[in-house]
Amino acid sequence: MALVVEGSIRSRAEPARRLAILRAATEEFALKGYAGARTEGIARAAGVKHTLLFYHFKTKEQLYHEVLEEIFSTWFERVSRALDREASAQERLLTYVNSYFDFIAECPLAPKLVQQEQLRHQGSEGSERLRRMAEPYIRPVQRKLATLLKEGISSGEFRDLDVEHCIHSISALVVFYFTNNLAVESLEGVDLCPQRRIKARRKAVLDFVSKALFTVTNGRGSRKA
Amino acid sequence: MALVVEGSIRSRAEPARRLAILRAATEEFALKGYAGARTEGIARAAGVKHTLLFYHFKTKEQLYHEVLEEIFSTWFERVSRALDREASAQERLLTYVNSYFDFIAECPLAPKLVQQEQLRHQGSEGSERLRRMAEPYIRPVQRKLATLLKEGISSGEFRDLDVEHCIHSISALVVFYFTNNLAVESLEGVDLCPQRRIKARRKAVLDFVSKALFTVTNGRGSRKA
DNA sequence: AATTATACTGACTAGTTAGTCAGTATGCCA
DNA sequence: TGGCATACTGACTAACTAGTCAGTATAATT
Repeated sequence: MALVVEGSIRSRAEPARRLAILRAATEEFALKGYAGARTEGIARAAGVKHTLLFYHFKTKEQLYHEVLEEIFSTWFERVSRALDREASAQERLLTYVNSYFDFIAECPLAPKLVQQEQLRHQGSEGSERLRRMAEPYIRPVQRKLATLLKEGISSGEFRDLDVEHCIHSISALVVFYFTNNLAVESLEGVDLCPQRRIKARRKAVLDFVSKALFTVTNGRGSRKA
Repeated sequence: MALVVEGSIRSRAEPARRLAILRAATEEFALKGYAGARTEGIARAAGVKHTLLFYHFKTKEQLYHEVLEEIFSTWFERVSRALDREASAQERLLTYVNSYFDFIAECPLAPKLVQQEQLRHQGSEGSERLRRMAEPYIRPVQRKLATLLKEGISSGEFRDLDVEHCIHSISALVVFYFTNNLAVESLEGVDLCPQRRIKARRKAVLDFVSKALFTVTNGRGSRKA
């Protein structure tokens, strides 16, 4: 029927411009939100004609969906790899936090986009879009993490704390810094080199989590392998 | 000149409908973001005619500004009071976290709105609107907190950690839970009574912060006076 | 050489949305 | 009684914006 239906099963190689649109859309949506994003703006940024968007992606909504899908699947792949390793609970947790942090630091647009979507999702309606991300991506990671934490607690590596809230807290520490540019700028000034900032933030997060969670800190919390 | 200039110096009592519009606008902006919010929707929710918005608030932008202003000033007043108390660093910090948490839990629309604004603020332009909130509200609190943390560190009450990142981390732990409904719902289920959830979250935050920050935990971290 | 699928474009439009403006209703003070 | 400020409204509009559609260009397939 339609030329582009499912977004993954496509006959030939993806046209370069289709990809360019996806890139541009990621930025536009992340910076302005779904409602604030302009299809014209995306087209301009991608260097294509406006109507090409509707050729490749039937609607603005569909384009947005593919952007979200890409972000979640990349995130999922990366943090899952960390959680599935064979190692002690403490080591796996540190690897997880590092992977999560790496992903966010490399794609700072991702948390901005997801965060905006979460906020939009409030209210009675509830965005079906996000709920569709929860089942395949968010839930499995949450489950793995919960198991990991419980293991660590019963082995005595972790303090005995509320597992679910610990999961929220870890996400909070990793993500919040990257969505809160105003507070960050106003505290650290704009001049500080981003590379340096991010390194300091990683250290602070690992340190904070380690101290809050581990019964014994073996010094690897603050340093990356 | 204009009837409504500064938002605080006004000749008579505020007309009830003006307030109704402000309330409705807070919700609409928080749930849909600035771009997604509809002035018509706000009017309908407030039970007034559409054009009354432009009578009381010259533009959508101005209405938005007053909403933001109210949120920040309320927040500022409440957390400042906590930080200005006479008490040990540890006690003041716990009071601060509690006040901050109380504010967010009572007005969950506030973090949603501020968070969306922060995200919109990204990019080269930089929202002047938020920057105007930074000087009178955000900066002073950050400064007081920094002083407090330094005091606690030199008195030996707190571990020796990065003060600036600690400030970010505390905000993260307090706020993130309330802006991340999807992750929360998907982890805890929608059925759990909000009152119960919030209580559990407060406990988890105080516990996490205490363990990460304090050299000696005196048991008051998990319980509220 | 004809057919077909894919990539792409220009001109247009229907629906929305912030904002205007001229005017009405009401109460208050002189 | 007249004037003036405040609160409010109905009818309208300019600008924007997602999306349509008919058609062109190109390369591969038959």
